[in-house]
Amino acid sequence: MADPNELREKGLRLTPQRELVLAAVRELGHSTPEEVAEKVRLTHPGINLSTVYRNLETLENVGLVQHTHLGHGGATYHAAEEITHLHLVCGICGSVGDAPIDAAANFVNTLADDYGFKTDVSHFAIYGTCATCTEKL
Amino acid sequence: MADPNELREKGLRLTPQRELVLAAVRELGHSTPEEVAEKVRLTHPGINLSTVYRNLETLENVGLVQHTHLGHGGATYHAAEEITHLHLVCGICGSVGDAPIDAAANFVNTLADDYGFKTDVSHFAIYGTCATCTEKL
DNA sequence: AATGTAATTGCAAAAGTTTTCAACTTTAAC
DNA sequence: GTTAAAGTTGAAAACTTTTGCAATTACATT
Repeated sequence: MADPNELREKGLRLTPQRELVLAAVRELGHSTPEEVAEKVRLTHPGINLSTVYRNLETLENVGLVQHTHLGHGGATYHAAEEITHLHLVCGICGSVGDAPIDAAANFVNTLADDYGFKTDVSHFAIYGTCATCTEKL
Repeated sequence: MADPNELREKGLRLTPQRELVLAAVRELGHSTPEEVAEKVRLTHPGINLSTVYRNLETLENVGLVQHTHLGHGGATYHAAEEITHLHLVCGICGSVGDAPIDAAANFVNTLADDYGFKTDVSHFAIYGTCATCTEKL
């Protein structure tokens, strides 16, 4: 269960729905809005999907969750503290591999130093070909 | 008007709709699917929106266009230029800055060496905050 | 505890995107 | 030119996400 003070500190109202959404995102790791909704429904069966969407956005606005787009289509959400890895998306099989954020540290610093660009690592979905699909070629 | 040989070379059928979609993306720069559709309708009023979506995806699959997500919600599409630079997409103002591909060379090599992941640089849209928006904060 | 305000919710509708399917079209082979 | 195969389209349906609105609720003030 999410800590109520976290939400209050961010200036947010404490509603059971909101707490459950945050807790679900934290528990699920990467999750689509529908997956979050399913999780929340275990405790709060009547929650409306639009409430889930809205709370995901609200929580993102205050920095408690973040979303990424892996390939086409919808967003996936994860807890903001969990930015520990990059997303390596295989364009062939669709698998999503991990690489530690440190792997991009030099690159990110270069962009900041040379171009004044602050990289948002949470959006850092990298497309390519995974090791498995590379072997099959 | 898009060059027919480009599409043929990519193994795609030459349909007027497809050519118009590609030409529209190129002419508009960054554009939503709806904007592309409007542009195409000037020449081909009966085109179906699902055809636009599908062609955008098809063209992306063969590398002629790319999509990005600016913040929440829908994708915007732009023409894929020659791979001479990386795209630095600002999540605040939507501007797309450039950085030379070389800036990512070490990073890409790391991914290949350590994770067996071949990065597709043409999909390498990097999200963050540009220098101008950073100053305003 | 009562009151008032603003945030939040549920619900329905709207908007955006994807999928299905029959018909059509492009293209290659002859 | 004809035929056949496979790709593509339009239209409708399905799915996903967002928006509008009235009702409800959290919270601050008294």
